[in-house]
Amino acid sequence: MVRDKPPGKHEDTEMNLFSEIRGLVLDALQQMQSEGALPEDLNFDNVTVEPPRDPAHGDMATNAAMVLAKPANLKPRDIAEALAGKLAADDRITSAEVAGPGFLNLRLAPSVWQGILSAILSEGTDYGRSGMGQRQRVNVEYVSANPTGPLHVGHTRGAVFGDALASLLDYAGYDVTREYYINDGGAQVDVLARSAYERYREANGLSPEIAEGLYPGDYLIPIGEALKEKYGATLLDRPEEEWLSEVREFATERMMDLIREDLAQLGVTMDVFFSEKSLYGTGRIEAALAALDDKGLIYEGVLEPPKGKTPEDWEPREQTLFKSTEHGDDVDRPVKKSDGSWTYFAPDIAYHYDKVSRGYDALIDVFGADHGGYVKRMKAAVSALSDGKVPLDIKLTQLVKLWKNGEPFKMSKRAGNFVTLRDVVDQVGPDVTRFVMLTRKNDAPLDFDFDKVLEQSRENPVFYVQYAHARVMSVLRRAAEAGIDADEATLAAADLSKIDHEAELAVARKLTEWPRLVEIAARTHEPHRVAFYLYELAGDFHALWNRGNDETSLRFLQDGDAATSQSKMALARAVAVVISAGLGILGVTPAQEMR
RNA sequence: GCACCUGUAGCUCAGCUGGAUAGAGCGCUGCCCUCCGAAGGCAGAGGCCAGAGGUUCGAAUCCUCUCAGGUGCGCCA
Repeated sequence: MVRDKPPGKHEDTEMNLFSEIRGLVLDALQQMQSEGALPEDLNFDNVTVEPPRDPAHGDMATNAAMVLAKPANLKPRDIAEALAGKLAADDRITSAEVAGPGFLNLRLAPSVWQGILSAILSEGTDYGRSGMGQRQRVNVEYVSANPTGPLHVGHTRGAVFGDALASLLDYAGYDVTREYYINDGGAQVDVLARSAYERYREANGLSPEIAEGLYPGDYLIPIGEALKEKYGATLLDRPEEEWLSEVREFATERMMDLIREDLAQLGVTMDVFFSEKSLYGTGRIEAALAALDDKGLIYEGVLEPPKGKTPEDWEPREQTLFKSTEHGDDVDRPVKKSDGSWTYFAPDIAYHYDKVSRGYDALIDVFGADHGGYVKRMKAAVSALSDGKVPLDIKLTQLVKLWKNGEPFKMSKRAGNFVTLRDVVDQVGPDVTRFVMLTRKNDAPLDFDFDKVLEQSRENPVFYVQYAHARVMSVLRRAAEAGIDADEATLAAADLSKIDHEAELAVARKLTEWPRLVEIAARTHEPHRVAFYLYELAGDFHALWNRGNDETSLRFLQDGDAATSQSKMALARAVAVVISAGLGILGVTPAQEMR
């Protein structure tokens, strides 16, 4: 089976074998309708074609008979048997058996598996690309750390998660923008400026006064020196009003440079850096709130104190409120402080208004779990601003617990009281960092053990997956040494009829799940599924590899038999291609060899 | 008090818009290296899917309630 479409340009999801077979099932069902074996008005939406839980059941299973039994007023087994008859007529299906409560188990012809392998080899890492996104524009906002210091471990997880999610969506056919919101408009950048000013004083030979609440980290020392270089002693002994805004701007820019470098270390590149400050004094916050006001969602009112936990200094107070309860929030939220200035929520509304105005079809925000309380109001805002047309999904990333030598690891030389992204990447490298950060669901806490992640064992999924890829590369190198042609084109054309052992077919089956997995992961916004899939695929591959120790006929290289070697290498290479594609989504470089 | 997240093997965790006998790693027991890298593999033991109801052909998955842990709850971002 040779694909005549250029890679990466699929308009639909026909590459997903499961969708293809589902189409076959639906055709058969419609045929049954036209023959009067099934009623006309049936909804097939719930009909699925999935891998069976137990491979012994077959290659695929459909629930069609069970789903349709009730609306059709027929017995599941009767439907299943009729359906089986139809499906068996297709030459892609070698058997269709009714089992259990009405499952229909299907076995596919060897030529189908071989076709998949050929497709993988001819398409390379584009095998698995999906058209499900239909080029819809999605904005993924992540990291968005305050520009007050280097990125720490928590940011690292958010950065990796957001970046992998963005890549995943791109792979699934969406048009993705990676975006970072710079919180450079609030009080924290004033604190940054004051902290930097102390370091500036220090650079001028004075002793710094790092008061409580200022940022104590060493990373500000070079900023102080740079300030001295630029301003000499001219800012010393002057009132804050005279230097604050200049120092703030200078320090903020330097911090963003630092953050950009941190991200680059991790292999993360943003498309857009959006400045909160740009919303102030430009009428943009006012415009966003006016938009809400036009919908009758802004009013002056007094909030009830939270029940059960009333703050000490609670006083009823009239504020400008956003009627977020109209859009699913629990209470209405203030957008102005009592002194008339904006709350932090106001610029966030304006920012999301801007995103909506830029025409995105969907928005995703990646926040730390400590911002969980912010989710409903943000969704309410976007819902209101877009008249419910633009969905906002907010993904929360849980804490990362660091371990080293069996104990919690907390201190950083660079930043004082927190461990930075650099601390992590310097020690284990970007590939390991990225993979490990995706070995848990985003909303589950993650243990990151510096010793374990560098260990070379099955316990360490990074290694295990890389090892599988390296093994394939090793075989291909040996083939070359033996004078056997093993390039993609040759292997894609290899006679694959010899790939028929159960252990080999298990690997092939796993490979066919890849496009389907991509779509599931993209739909659920869960890139960790890719990491887990790769681990499973690597496991199937290692199992096959090891069987070659006992059964020489399962080895990839068959002495003196170039043709058989090539067909087996086609399978091996296909594994490497899919691993490579998956790691590409995670932002991890596949290993050519393990040293 | 309310909201959100979590609760699955001794431990750490997967589990597909509801599918068949709930999976993996570690640990435990027993095997497999003259053989493409044993940094691996095979087999076994180990479960009231926190608990109780409900929805239906079918629930770890959806709904309700209870219990336990985490996070958050108007002039901090």
